[in-house]
Amino acid sequence: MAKNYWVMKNEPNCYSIDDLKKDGKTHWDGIRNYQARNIMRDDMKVGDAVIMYHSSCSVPGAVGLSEVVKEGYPDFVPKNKKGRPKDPKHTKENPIWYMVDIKFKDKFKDKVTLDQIKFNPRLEGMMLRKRGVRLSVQPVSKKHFDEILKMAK
DNA sequence: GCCAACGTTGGC
DNA sequence: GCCAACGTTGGC
Repeated sequence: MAKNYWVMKNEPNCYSIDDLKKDGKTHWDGIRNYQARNIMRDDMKVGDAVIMYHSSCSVPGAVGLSEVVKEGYPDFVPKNKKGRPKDPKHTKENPIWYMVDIKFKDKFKDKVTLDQIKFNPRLEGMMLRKRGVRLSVQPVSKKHFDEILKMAK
């Protein structure tokens, strides 16, 4: 039983819900934002439910569900997808960046688009609706989580 | 591809 | 510790 609910954003041409479905499970590496790091390191627990969200594509929106299967641990994936330069301050002795493992749960038959999310008054206050929010791992309330699931049907 | 909004960096 | 400059994100 999940205790916490999250939204994880990424770019589908980088790693889409279909990739996750194919792989079954993955480590969410390459996050280089302190707030997102803190969430992954401190707050995400095994069994937490995650809404997968696609951004920077023709129709942004929530596309599926996953579940946390491993809690935060240092991100030492040799090179991340975008091939960013290594952070020299990120060492084995003092890791800065963390990741979690998630497993595929479900792919929505119909994507819940950002338009729908913005239009639904019951999703008032959801972070995805706010302008300029760049946090790639976001907390979401159970109420909003359930509402998204309802919309996905 | 543009650009607004945000996070990070670095000079002072 | 302020804040301008810079880089990145993400909707359009």
